[in-house]
Amino acid sequence: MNTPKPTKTELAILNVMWRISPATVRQIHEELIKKAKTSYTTTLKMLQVMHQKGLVSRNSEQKAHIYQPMLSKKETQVQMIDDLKHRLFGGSVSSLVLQALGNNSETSAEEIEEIKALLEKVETPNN
Amino acid sequence: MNTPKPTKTELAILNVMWRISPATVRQIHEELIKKAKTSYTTTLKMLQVMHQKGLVSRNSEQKAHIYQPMLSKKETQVQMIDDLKHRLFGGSVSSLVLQALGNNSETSAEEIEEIKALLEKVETPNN
DNA sequence: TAAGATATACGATGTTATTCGTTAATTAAC
DNA sequence: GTTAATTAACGAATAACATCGTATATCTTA
Repeated sequence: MNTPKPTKTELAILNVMWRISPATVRQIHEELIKKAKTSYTTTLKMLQVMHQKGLVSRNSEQKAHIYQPMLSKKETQVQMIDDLKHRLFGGSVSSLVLQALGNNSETSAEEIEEIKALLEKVETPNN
Repeated sequence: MNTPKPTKTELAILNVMWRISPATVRQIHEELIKKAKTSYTTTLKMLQVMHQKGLVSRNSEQKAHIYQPMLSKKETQVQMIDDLKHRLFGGSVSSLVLQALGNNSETSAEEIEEIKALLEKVETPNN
């Protein structure tokens, strides 16, 4: 069974966890409320559900359980881009990339160079 | 009030509509069942909901109403990339693009050239 | 060790999404 | 014009998601 795609709220929690985990519910909650108003038990319940879904792991040795994401941020990014790619871009990466770059002027020169460098690698797949 | 982000099922319907609309519920449904099993009234209900949400427009002059997406495929692509960008990539386009291109070897040479060409334009924003 | 603080567990409730059957209206065919 | 077929409308059932209050267990400390 694969780990499911996180929902909107689950993703907000994961974003916190990728920064500060392993962490307790309390720690995660304190970070979370900086961005959105929510109650402690909601955060707790979400983490319990996420654990049940396999999105996070849990260490219950201490009274305050320690949670951690099952997938890294990078892995989740790959997973969700892949999902969007299939559902809206007919499975084409380049179509997605073109659309992402179009209508966008805030990309810095260094970032563009980075992308170009990566393109060279993709172009000559000698690995 | 902006048009909301389409849900999974709504997106499947929109994908059909971008190909064959303007179209009746019947026409959309016939296309839809080629990919997924669903009943006519479900498709109808979905379109009614989507109309109510402002995702599609409707012409009721004939008995069989004619539906059409409010946003083009391109506009929706931009919208959804933007959403993903903010929720998972800290708002950074290049981070998203780098992740999309990494771990990917199926991109064709022409597509890479296309992306490069676009990068040149982005690099020198003299328009 | 009793009181207070802090934690988990659990269930109720509300909301949104999805599916589909039934009914009523309109159109087409005979 | 009556019957068939086609359609829209509506509401109900189900599932997934999200929120939070209450109960209970555990730890701290005075």
